[in-house]
Amino acid sequence: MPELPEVETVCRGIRPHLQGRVFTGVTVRQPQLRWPVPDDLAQRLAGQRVLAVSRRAKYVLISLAEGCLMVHLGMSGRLFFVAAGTAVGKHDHVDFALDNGQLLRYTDPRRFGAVLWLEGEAEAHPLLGHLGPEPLSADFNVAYLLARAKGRSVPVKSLLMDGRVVVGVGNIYANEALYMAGIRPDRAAGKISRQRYARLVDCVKQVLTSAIAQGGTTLKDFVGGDGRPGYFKQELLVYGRAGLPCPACGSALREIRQAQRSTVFCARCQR
DNA sequence: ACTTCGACCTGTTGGC
DNA sequence: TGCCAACAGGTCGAAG
Repeated sequence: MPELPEVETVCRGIRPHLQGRVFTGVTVRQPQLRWPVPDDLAQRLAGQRVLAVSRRAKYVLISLAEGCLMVHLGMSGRLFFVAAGTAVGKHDHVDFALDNGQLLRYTDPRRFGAVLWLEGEAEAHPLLGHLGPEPLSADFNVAYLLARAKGRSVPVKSLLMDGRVVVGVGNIYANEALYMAGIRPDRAAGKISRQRYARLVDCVKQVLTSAIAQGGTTLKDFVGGDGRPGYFKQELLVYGRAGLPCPACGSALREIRQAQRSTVFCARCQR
């Protein structure tokens, strides 16, 4: 469900309802997520006011005076508000009670996500420390990407999806950005020119910015923090369109598998 | 240091 | 209609 635009959409959706609120309690029904939910989470959170809601890579960070709540949505996670007393579904693993009677609910059928507690500086956490730059920041630029690609034999798509290189770019937007940039996803990262990387950097920024503006991509059931779906699906050029005509040249889009993920591209437009 | 691959889970879809 | 394999938005960590 979530790549960067979807996580950003969730952040923007929940922020206005969360900022300034005080956590009054936590109910953990299923602590076995990607990592166990800390068993002292309730004590850590109770009585603390939310100072800020932000995002780093695909993590939602909810900052309090003492520490920080960190949530990852994995493949199928959702974070949204319900009124206290709302019926509990099979995959509603964690509820965070607030001082206004609302619950911030974490749901995740596949349980690839995580609910973690950070002490002190977020960037110092092992899960965040090794991460590359944000794709929409100035730190993600041609010179940087070229340097990271130098000498690498991995397919450029894998490079783009490697969080140590740049965060937030998942399978959908990697496919889209490479198509927009006219680069074959299976080309070795180290053998792509500076000029073409300049184009790729622009395309990554463009596709993410545009997807955020549309509220993300809803494939199945993604909804933002405000409960609305994302409208970027209608703008997808290649993802999910294998066998259909290339929007530019009309030849059938091809599908291959790279690192167990589906890759769709136009063999004519992407070189 | 770099690359590949299995692992973690459940739900949905498509083929026979 | 049923069954089973394959696949789905992520990413860590082990093995080569």
